[in-house]
Amino acid sequence: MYDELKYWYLRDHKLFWTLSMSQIKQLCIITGFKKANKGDIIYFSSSDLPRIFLLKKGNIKIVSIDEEGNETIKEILQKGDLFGELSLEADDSVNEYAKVLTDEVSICSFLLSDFEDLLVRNPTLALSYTKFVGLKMKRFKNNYSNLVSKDAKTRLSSFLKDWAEREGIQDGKKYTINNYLTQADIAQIICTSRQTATLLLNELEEKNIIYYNRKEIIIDDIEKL
Amino acid sequence: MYDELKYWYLRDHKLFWTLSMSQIKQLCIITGFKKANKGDIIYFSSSDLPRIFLLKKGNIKIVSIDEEGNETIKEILQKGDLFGELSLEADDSVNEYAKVLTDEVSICSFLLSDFEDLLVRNPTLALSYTKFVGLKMKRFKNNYSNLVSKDAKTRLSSFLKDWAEREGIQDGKKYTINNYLTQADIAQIICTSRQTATLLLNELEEKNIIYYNRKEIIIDDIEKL
DNA sequence: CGCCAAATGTAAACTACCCGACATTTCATT
DNA sequence: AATGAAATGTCGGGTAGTTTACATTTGGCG
Repeated sequence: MYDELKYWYLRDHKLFWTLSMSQIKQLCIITGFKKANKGDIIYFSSSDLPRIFLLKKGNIKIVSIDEEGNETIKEILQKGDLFGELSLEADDSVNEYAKVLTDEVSICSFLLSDFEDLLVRNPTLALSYTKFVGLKMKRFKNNYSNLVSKDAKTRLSSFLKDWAEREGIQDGKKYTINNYLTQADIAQIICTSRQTATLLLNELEEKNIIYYNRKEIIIDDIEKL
Repeated sequence: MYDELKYWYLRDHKLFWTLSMSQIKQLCIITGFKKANKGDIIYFSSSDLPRIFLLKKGNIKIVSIDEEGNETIKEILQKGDLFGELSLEADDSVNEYAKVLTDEVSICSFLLSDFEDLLVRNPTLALSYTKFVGLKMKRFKNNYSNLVSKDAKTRLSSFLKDWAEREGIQDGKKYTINNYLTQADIAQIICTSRQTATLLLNELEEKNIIYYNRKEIIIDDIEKL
């Protein structure tokens, strides 16, 4: 039924370019498929069997909760991103879930064990996958240093730049971002309070550097950020 | 000459357990070997050819410098740890170097390209390596959340606990750590100023929770931390 | 031993940011 | 159009932590 669909979903992901059709089919057989709507919560960390998920459409945020109940946004994911047990090791100690940010998302998933089998049988894929995980780590390290050495204003600017470059529609130096985040979300991402984020966003707007509303964010000249 | 030595150095690392003797020899042929002393700086990010390093003895810190000249300690490494281009991708954008903390360290290294060859030929090793990188990422994520939601005092306590458990000599609830870090180092690790670190350390000492001097740190009861 | 640089200790001024408390706006739903 | 909940805006008080600035201690080394 959906097999053809799933096939293409995996097929067009960079990571799987090296795989033959039959190898992808092998993974596809065990692929789960799921749709969800804005606001839905997808639990994955303590799910029955450890899985790897692939976000095919839409945006989600990965949120974790610590012992004291503090919510932290770990990542914002877009189309094509992988999440779940990326380190290939089930881990109960982290309490994470995904929350849907856009109107409609579609997600497919496969069992960790099946993915491992595939990796063992495809060394080139294994290598690409390792590089992929390594890249993710680098991005984390980078955020980390930003948090340490930059103030909230600078972190907001880098975040907006980053977001624009990853997802915005470019027109010269002008970028238009489809805004699916609330100011509270942005605040959590740049690790500050909601109030400070509001303040800084309005400040940027007063200086005519950005134009902000709930639907979109327009950056007139990205170099001014 | 050193071949036998190098062989064992790799052989006793968990990561290489799955390799046959001949496979290790293959990697060993191209292994570099190096000794260095306290205070020495080892550049590796922009070295001629990208390499992976294995710290065989002693401790080093990985430090990075950003555009403004801010130094940040990225990691403290102990015996057995790997560093260098772990993500298997050369990257000029990061400006990192290693600084030797203990009296004497020994390091061996091999070329990234040779390591990649080995990974492609040994899928099981590739899988272990991916898990290893994944684990490292998890540790980073964890530090990150600590930084976001905990205050300096708590971060110091977690750091000391962690350090004691990794390297300390245990005697019931008592731990003795060989202290090769200055208070300035500790401050950077827990992301605070040198003065605050001093203050907090002395506070812990006044409460008889730790005993601190330049040579060692003694934690009477790790549960009290 | 005596010198010097690095490490540690201490204090006061300052500040970016958090937190609580509210008002206002926006939007979906009936 | 009315209602309520979520999102946004705004203000001030409180504070953890930085910064500057200097004193004191320690240990390595000629």
